[in-house]
Amino acid sequence: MKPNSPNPDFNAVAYTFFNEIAIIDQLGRNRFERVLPEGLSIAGFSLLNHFVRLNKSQDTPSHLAKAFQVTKGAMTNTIHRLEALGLVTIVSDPKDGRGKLVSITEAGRAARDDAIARLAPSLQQLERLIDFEELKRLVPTLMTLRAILDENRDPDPQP
Amino acid sequence: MKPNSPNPDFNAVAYTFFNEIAIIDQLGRNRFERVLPEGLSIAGFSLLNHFVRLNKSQDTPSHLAKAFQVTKGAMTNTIHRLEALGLVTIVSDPKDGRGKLVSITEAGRAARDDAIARLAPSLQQLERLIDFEELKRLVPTLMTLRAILDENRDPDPQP
DNA sequence: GACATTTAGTTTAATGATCAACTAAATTGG
DNA sequence: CCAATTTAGTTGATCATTAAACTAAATGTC
Repeated sequence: MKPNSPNPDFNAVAYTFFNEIAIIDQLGRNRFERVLPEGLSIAGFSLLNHFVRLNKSQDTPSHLAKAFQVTKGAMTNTIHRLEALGLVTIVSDPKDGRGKLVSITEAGRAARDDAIARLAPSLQQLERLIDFEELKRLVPTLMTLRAILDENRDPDPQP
Repeated sequence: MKPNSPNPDFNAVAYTFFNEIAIIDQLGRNRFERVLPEGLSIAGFSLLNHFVRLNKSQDTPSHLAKAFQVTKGAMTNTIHRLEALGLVTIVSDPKDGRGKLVSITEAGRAARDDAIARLAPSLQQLERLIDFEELKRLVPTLMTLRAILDENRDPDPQP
């Protein structure tokens, strides 16, 4: 009797599931990256998009790092690259000597809009190829799953 | 009138979909990575697992690169790391002066088995948390989607 | 109010990947 | 049969990321 032996069926399905997820992620990333304007990464675009979607004008690097579930180091890199491109500004927080405040610039908004425009043909192609209803049905399940995985990762990433 | 303007609903769903996929991929990877034995990456494990699952004793780097949809450079790196760990051997193909043949070693099989054993507790936790039937239902749809994305990426990656 | 702890951000080294340039060998077609 | 092309693999530059060490500022405690 094997106590706690994992169910081989579950394991096989989980393996296949994560495998498919990994491939879809890679293909999706790739599709997106190749239409993004020169110098703008997915991380950079996501940051710009975050400002626009949430209608925020300012945010701190540490809050952004948490929002994107990325280390502070990664966020430092992302925002400094965007700053070099003139797409965000970084100023010291007058209220907190340790802190910085990141803001999107007009050029940043334009770059974000441009990126979305460039993405359109790729999305239109997908729309033709994919059953929209099926895609829509997938989303809530994925969200549930994501939430479970999110709540149950063992230790925290670089706390 | 905007000709070819993408359906905003589709766009929103697609955006959410790829976002969830990206997060699940990251969480899954993370979960896996942290139990893998020191020095063994997911790429390395996948390679070892490939040999065992398909019951292959030899394979060429270029075939492996295609199988994992990774560039030749990435595969060179992966197999050289595994070789340094003694988990695979690399020999010249006697039939083709350009080619190499990669084989898994006994240590490689052991490392693969060890990795799977280390993964077990994490999988058991998931099994407790996730509705197996729901996960199972997801897989075929994801596979279909993956196939569509796969067939329709524009140019080939580094042909 | 001084000292310890926490928090914000940066920096550095390492990883795993891409892309592009390169070498060498095999194949193809006049 | 030889030149041109294709294929196999390596290398080097760059990127986005993590982890860990570090600095500086704020907060908490006694």
